[in-house]
Amino acid sequence: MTTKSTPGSDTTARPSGQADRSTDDAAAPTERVPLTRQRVLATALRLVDAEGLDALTRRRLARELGRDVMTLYRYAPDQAALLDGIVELVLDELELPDEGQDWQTRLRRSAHNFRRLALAHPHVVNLLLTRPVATAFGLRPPATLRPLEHFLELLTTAGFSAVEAMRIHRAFVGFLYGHLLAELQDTVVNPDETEDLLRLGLHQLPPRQFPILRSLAPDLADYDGVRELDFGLDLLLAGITAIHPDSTSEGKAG
Amino acid sequence: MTTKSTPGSDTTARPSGQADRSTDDAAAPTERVPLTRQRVLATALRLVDAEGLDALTRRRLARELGRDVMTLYRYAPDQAALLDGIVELVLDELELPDEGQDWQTRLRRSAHNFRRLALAHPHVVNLLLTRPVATAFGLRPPATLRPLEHFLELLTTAGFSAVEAMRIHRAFVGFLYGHLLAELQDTVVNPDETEDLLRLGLHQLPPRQFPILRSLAPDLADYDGVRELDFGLDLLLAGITAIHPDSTSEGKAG
DNA sequence: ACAACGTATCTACACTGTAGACCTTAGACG
DNA sequence: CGTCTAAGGTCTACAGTGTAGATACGTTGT
Repeated sequence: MTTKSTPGSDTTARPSGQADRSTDDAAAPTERVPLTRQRVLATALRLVDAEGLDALTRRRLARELGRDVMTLYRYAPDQAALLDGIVELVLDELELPDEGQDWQTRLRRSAHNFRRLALAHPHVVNLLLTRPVATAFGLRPPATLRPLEHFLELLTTAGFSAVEAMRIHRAFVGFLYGHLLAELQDTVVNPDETEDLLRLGLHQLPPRQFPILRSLAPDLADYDGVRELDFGLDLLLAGITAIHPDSTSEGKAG
Repeated sequence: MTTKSTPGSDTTARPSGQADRSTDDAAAPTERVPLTRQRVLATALRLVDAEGLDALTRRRLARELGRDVMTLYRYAPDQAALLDGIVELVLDELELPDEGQDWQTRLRRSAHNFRRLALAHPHVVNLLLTRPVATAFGLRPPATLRPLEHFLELLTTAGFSAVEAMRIHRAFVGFLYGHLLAELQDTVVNPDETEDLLRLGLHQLPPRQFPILRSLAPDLADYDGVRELDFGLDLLLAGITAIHPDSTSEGKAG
């Protein structure tokens, strides 16, 4: 082996008789849809949802689509584009809360919508949080930015300035991300164990150094995502309401 | 260093590691430091800090240490362990605010400390946020949990219940993470441009769909991380203070 | 001296993303 | 009808990845 391939040397006519699939079956066009970008990304998303991020390799994705590996490069010029496409696709699913309610409940619903979406695609969450960091606003696909603009509009309509709205958005989304990271965390170590401390593996922590964390075992055991999210939202909304233009009667401490 | 295919030709001639200018201690080849786990991780961290996460490959890391690739497996049995080790190392640098002040300013300092640490290792932030998700509390290295326990102690000492403290921690850390993701984001697209809209690339967004975001160009341009962080902390602390045991009948703004 | 043992290295392998050349097909145009 | 063009699809090849298994090395205990 190890023949160094001199460029452009051997030109062997290759019959390519590999017929693993009946190509002459032109009467059945069901499998021969022209493979659009949407379809590639949708399949990638399905794959990630089903088997995790590591399962998303180009060869695997190509097999899933019944096409050659290199075909995919037409629809996602490199790996980053593929990941960004998945993010785009998922964010497109996000339903924005409709109008007709006060801004606090709209923010609440917004958060819960996002949470539900994230839980529906847990393996994509890491992408959702980290991919946009590498891309400036102006270069992101508009579908990715629609939730942001919606948020800004919601708050400015409520009376906040655009700058305030942007800052609130950062705090809001930040909290949301953090909540999801916490919620998606694997906490259970020994599922069969009945004692909370043992089930969560907290017994391995030195009692002297982690008394409080260990004492929280029962509370960590009956974690309720919705309740936790609402608690955090209470905090944030209280803070936001405090600087709301309509609450000027109370005065703002410097 | 040209890659060759013929196996076993010019090996065995390497009595001491090639003095390839190891960064830490570039001196006599007799220096046979036994290559502890600390040193491996420290080198990995330095590598990531200098060239980003993608530069961290085992071969590269081995070269950096002047050792064989397989040696590293003794100190980090697989890639995940290597990444977790880096997280551990970075979190070990985090200085926890000392006592002697009210809990609000301690929380504030805590956040700023973390921010400073993250900015010192921007390429590790993604790891910092996402790695722990895969590991249950009980299985994490204690160094990773010390900040958490410290936080819990801080808040319980301030009068909160342990459960409240845990929830506040989630909201707090969540916001902090989100803030960092926002701050580390690449915003500038055309550094030479003088007009904010163009420099941030926001001109590429359809004006009809993104009026507010586009109008924020000047504000996004003079982003100040400390100021932004403090704004978010204001929000959160206002909310937290509102549920503080001592503020039972007093009300929050005053 | 010998054996034992932790450490370090070599070789090999399966798998990854991707470049570049090649083939196939559909339509445009004479 | 035949030919041209271009986009879509495929093949082969290659450099680079993490890692298993066997092998060499260096120190130490007896």
